[in-house]
Amino acid sequence: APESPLSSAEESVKSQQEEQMCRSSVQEPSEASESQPGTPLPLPLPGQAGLSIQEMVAMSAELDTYVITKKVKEVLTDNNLGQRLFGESILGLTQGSVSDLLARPKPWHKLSLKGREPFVRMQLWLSDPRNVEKLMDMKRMEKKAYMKRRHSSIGESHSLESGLSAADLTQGASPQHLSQQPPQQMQPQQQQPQLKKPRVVLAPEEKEALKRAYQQKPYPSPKTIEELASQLNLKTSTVINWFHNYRSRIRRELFIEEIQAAAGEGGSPSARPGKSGGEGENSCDGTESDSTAEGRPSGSEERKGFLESPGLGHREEDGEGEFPSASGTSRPRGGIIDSLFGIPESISVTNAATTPCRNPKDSSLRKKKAANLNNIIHRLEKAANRDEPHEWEF
DNA sequence: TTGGAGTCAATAGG
DNA sequence: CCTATTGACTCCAA
Repeated sequence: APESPLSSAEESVKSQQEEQMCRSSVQEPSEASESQPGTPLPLPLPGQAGLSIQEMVAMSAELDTYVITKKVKEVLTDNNLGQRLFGESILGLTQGSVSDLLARPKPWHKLSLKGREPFVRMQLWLSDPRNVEKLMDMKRMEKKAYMKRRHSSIGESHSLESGLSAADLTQGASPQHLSQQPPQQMQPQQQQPQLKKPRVVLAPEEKEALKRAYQQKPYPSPKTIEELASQLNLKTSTVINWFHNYRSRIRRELFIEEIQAAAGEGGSPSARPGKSGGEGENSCDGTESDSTAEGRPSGSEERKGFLESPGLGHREEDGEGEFPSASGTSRPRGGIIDSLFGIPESISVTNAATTPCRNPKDSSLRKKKAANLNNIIHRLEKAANRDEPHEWEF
């Protein structure tokens, strides 16, 4: 008995009823997003004990998000299937989200119930023997629809067709391209003229400045934010958003490092794609420099990480055996569930995908703590009713 | 209110 | 076309 188990990151599986996600945004005619409260997307398994994904997510065993995304990327590229199609029809997410998810999956134990959903869907999809076939069919259908649409609009063409209307496919029949009315109506200024929000694009220098500010103070006070905003000539909300996003993305980078480190030591050494070298990298954005994002408490670092993440120690190139859906033959409907809930099914090449056992300790706990230290400090300061904290030596 | 988690969706490159 | 990046938004919990 090497270690005393337990200490797993307990996930309070509280009852989180399905929440209606009534997006205020205009349902763009992008595609059938016919979401129903219960099951937004057509689950791969029609009659699977009538479990909603939410339920499946709740009961799902720990999944190896890294292995899953790797496999998904492989299958998609091997078959020339795009993220958009996959995302919209399988995950119910947009292309950008899929790209992000596939490129930087957060470790399972750090995901919220909601965040796990896409991974459960991916796992389910991978387990479907006809997944590729089905997606390709959809692709064909889309193309067909596109051709038809194009054909009919060419008619005589009054010159440019521009149209590019995306509407169609599954006819939603609720053509309201009205550019919603933003809740903002404060000053009686303009309001009708195409609220097109230009989408702020921060200049490299601005990002630089913000990053510098971040290093000094990851959690700037409202006052500081105001100052930054005026100095950089940005809206306060933009600065606020930037900090939210930056913190969040930095955090995610740490997760990635964590995973790679674990993978590297846990099993077969194989630095994954991209960077890994060992040090922080500039990521999150093109501009280099800095790199010590998240600055200070970095010091202590002693990853004695014996195998961290359960199953990620091995890669398997293959490109063949579709997926290790347990017991290929027997049990027509047990396999998938089993593979998801990691019930029996022991070995299996990619046991990573199932891993009933809770791995002892989450070694990189230190990193996590370091990453959140700022947050704690912030709260402490707040509690102490102090504002500009300045330096806190440790 | 504030911050985190997830996403969306515009947009920059291929 | 496709994918990656990233400012802004929605939800939620503390």
